[in-house]
Amino acid sequence: MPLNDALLEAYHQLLTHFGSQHWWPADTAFEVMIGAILTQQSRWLSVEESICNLKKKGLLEPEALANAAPQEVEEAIKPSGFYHQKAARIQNLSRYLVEHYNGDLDRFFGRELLQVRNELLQLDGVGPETADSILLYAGAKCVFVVDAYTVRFCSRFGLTKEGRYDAVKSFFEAGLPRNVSLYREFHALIVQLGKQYCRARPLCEKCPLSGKCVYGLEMNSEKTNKG
DNA sequence: ACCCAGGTGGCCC
DNA sequence: GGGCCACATGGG
Repeated sequence: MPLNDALLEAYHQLLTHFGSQHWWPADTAFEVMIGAILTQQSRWLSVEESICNLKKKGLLEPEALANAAPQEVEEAIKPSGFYHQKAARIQNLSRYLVEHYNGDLDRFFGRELLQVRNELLQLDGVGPETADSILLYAGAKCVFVVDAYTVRFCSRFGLTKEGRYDAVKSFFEAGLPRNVSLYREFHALIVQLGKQYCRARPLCEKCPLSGKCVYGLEMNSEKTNKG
């Protein structure tokens, strides 16, 4: 089976099994951006709590967050960890948006993709994954997001030789139709799959992709090609 | 008590 | 380029 078809079939299997994940859960693009930094290396439930705290303080807008007292921001986001770093980073991001775009995210995203991406990457605390999450879920740009689950997914199913971020990203982007909703849903489903089944070794039998795996590969051992 | 979580940046070689 | 490490809280 051609790889493109296999990838899409995997997507449909996951969608059928788990249902739509409705990512990213947020009211505004700005909320997505803040959440993207807060969720780094921490549970989404904790992030929701932090987001909720920020909301209650009226700090979930670029200008308000930019001008808030650092201590107040730290207090609000404590549940999601690394609060000292992350507070500085989300305030820095807010300041940047206010100073350069008057806090208008449509203006920020309404330019060429690579330019927006490079600007994001220059911000403290925004690496490739966070930048791409923001582009896909806040900016509705057609960019596939690669996270630890995605790399694990690929190495589990022997999809890519290389575990490098850009290699995995290109693999998905080359094998899928360019469709923002598809990219959003697929990434969310991979995370869901990883959370529920694919951390255990050997691969849990209940994994929706096991047994009749569309790739026809043995999956009883995890490959170690940097994943 | 230990391990992990929707990473990133800094350092070292 | 790769391999560690700190960053910090909260849940299993």
